[in-house]
Amino acid sequence: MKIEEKISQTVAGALKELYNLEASDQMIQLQNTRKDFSGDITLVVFPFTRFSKKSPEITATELGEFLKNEVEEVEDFNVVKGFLNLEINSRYWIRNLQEAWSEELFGVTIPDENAELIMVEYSSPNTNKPLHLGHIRNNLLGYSIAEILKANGYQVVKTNIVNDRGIHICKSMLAWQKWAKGETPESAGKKGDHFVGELYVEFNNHYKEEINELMAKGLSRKEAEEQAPSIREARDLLLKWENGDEEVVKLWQTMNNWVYEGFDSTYKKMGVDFDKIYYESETYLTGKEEVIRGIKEGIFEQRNDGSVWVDLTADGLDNKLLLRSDGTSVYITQDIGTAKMRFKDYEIDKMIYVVGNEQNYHFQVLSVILDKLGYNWGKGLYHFSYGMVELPGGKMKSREGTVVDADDLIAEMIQVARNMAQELGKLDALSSEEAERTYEMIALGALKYFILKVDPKKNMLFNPLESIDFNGNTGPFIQYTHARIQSVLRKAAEKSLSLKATLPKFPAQISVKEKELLKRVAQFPEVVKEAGVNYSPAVIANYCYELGKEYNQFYHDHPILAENDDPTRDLRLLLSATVGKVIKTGMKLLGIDVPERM
RNA sequence: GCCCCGAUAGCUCAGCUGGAUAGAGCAACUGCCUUCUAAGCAGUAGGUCAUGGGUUCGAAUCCCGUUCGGGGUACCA
Repeated sequence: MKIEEKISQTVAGALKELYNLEASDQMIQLQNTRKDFSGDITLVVFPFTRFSKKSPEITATELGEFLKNEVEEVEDFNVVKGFLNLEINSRYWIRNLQEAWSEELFGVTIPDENAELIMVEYSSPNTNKPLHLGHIRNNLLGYSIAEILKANGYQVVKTNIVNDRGIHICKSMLAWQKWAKGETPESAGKKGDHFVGELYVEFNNHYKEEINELMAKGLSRKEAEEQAPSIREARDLLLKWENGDEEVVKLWQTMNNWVYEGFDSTYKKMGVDFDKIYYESETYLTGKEEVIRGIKEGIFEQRNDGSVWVDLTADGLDNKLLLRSDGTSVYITQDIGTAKMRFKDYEIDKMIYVVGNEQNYHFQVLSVILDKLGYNWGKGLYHFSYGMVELPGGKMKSREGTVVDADDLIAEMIQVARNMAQELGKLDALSSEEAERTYEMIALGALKYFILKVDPKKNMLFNPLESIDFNGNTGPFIQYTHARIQSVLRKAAEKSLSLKATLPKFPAQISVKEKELLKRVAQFPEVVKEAGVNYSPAVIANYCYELGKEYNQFYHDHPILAENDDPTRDLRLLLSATVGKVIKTGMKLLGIDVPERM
């Protein structure tokens, strides 16, 4: 049994015996003792003073005496105001450490076949432009949360819905037809997604000019946007696509494939992957069918102009368009179809959508609509709503060219990591491939940690002028700590200090600082659980930093491999190895690799 | 207009379901590479937790008002 539980139960017994109080779990508040006070676990006694009818100090002392007698691990206690600080004996913490080390997957629960199946949708790109920093946040969060859920014992299917259909890709197609002169990514020497993205920008530039010209002729902006030749031609393409025009469909396939090649390389670089990919072109018809079924069943309403609507005012929402008057589908139509297909393909217990908070309303609507269509899982869908990445000037806008391109950013970070490592002469001993691999690990570690350490729900700021740090509270700091630990373990092995052999010999007392570290390590399983419950990689990121920092602070000037110092040295060695293991596990849940040396 | 979210050090962020003196990193300044990796360690300085009320033994945390910022809001995705 965990010590907290044991204390909690004993306190409940004490309250009954001493003050005749049936205390609820809520009343018994245990917390880690603050660093500035001595003790390990603190009980807050204020809530009991009403019943003890004694001062907080006396109440705390009485409870302290009781615990000291009843719980063998409680060695001593002290009282500060209404806080009862309990000191837990070293043996308990050392036993904890030994367990942590001997458990193959400390803190991680492996899902069995009966575990709940959760589908996590993330990434979900449009195929008309390359990925930018906003997508990076999405991808990293999606991947990490999937890993965290797995570590909490769920089966997880990672999925991606590619928005490969619609007016946006037609715009790029039109630009290619008109201005590309038969160029391909290969002939242009460009990554496929960037190639297509540039065509999209080119379309928009022409489109903008046309709008200005028409407005100069006296049309309103809305009329001009509607009547510009470019947009008409793009719509025409969309119509041809929907009618299966052979040439158009072929071009569509070709251009999408260019983009996919580009995306794949970016995904690979980021280290994210998917178990199942859906394409909007394959799901939107299902969505339409569902909407039509909804009309027949009287859930939705078709207006005179042919558009289809759903009235959600009874659910506190508005009226929502489901099909345009020309019969084409909108965003939510596709989500309905995709949801249906997914639940047909997998026995999903829970569906999680990793999508930005600008779509909070959309997912409220989707949830209600799916419920109305008779899917009992509609109500239970979870929108993992994350904040936007902002630039100092405000939101990233592709139209204004203020996006931070994913590939550029990653390449730049690798370059910085390389320069820095070479300057420090860090990896001179490694082969150039190994060194290159390590630079990437460090660069990606910095980027991923930078993104994942902040609360997913909140907007975050990225300043392109101040490149992402490699010092301080960063991924590389944690990687560095891990690398140092590995170095210590290598040196220990050279001295034939085997970890297993040292297990039984431990000192009776350990230093306060080391106990802090032991306690921190023991906390790891709870941290993983908390991250799972709150869908927050940030919880793990911040934990890894705290752990690494405490380790560095203590062992920076306390030798681990001191001679003639057996029991203490063995403990330090075991503690180091365990900290290394926990860091590696934690970072893996963030999708961050840790190098053996750096 | 209506709905949702946010505001903590110069900057970027932590602060768990209310608990002890508000926590890191960056930037600035001071020390430390004959000691297991200096991507590090030790230290100095920096705060009216936007603001005004309320709840309570106790509020950065919960409730209400105000200001500022962000997002959404019926044929974009």
